[in-house]
Amino acid sequence: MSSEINPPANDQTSAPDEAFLHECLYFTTNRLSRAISRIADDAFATTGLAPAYGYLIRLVIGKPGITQKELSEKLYITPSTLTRFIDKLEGKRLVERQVQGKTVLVYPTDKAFELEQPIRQASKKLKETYEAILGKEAAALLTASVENAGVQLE
Amino acid sequence: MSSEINPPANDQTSAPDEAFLHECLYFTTNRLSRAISRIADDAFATTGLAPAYGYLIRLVIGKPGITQKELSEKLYITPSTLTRFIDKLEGKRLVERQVQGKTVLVYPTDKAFELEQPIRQASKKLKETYEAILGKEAAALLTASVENAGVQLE
DNA sequence: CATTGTATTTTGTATGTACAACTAAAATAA
DNA sequence: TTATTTTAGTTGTACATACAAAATACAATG
Repeated sequence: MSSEINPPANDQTSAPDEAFLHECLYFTTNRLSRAISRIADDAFATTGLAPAYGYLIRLVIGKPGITQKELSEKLYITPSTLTRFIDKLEGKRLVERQVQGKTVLVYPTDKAFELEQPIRQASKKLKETYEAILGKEAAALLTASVENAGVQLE
Repeated sequence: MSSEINPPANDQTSAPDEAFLHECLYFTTNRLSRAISRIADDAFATTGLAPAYGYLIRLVIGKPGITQKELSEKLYITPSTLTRFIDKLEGKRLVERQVQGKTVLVYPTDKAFELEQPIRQASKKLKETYEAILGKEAAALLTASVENAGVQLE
């Protein structure tokens, strides 16, 4: 048992070195992602939808007949994931597919329009919740940095 | 550009308003999380492990006999998720469980020690990769903000 | 000591997500 | 026009992750 590389003196009582976790963007981002997802789930509970579906529906309402390709690009999820999402929303009669050659156009149903306001409400509540904790200013800054990093790393 | 709330005129040809996505911390964080996870997967490919397992092993090596509870707290994942992770690592003979009453102590195997350096190497490569894209300084700032937000939102 | 409560882990089940392989349609080249 | 390549979407499979409920063990107290 050689000890060539001796990490900072580790007296049994203190925690071992965990800096490598907190200095790692992969780790901290996933942690934040889980935390904010919990908050988002709560905020969207009233809509009966997971937050991701709420955003999808907003896009479909914003552009009825939008293709799945466009949706997957805007949401930054893969086409296969999008297929499953649309399957689910179709099952709930919230959207309809219209096959057009090799592409699929997605349309909102009346039921989707009924959900529009509740979804907006939930989005607002979500934002208010994290702004209350982080501060409005800080939240905006963080969101911009995270957005920017996402763009660059993609 | 003093733009408070002014939904840009929506002439049919341009994209519908998607600001709500890019201004939302939930959305941007999940997007970043997917992007950085892809990079991390690549960096860790040489180890034969997903990045999360690499970090887990580092913690176990840092404190042989660490309990599952401690691990789940340090990694911010739920106990049930941790159980599955340990199951998998045990299956690969990288850790061993030692039941101690109602708790479970986790120990690294020799095989785990052999992986220690490759894992460190992969972590390093991961960091270098995103630092090369974001800039060292910017990456550090972002990581700190994200870490901080994660702490506050938990 | 028996009961009742509490903490740790596991298991069943469900969801989000991806990749690879596949199908079908459209576009392009020969 | 036919053959080839590219594009859009789907399906099979796998993994990370969570929650709720069950199993287990320990602790406290009457």
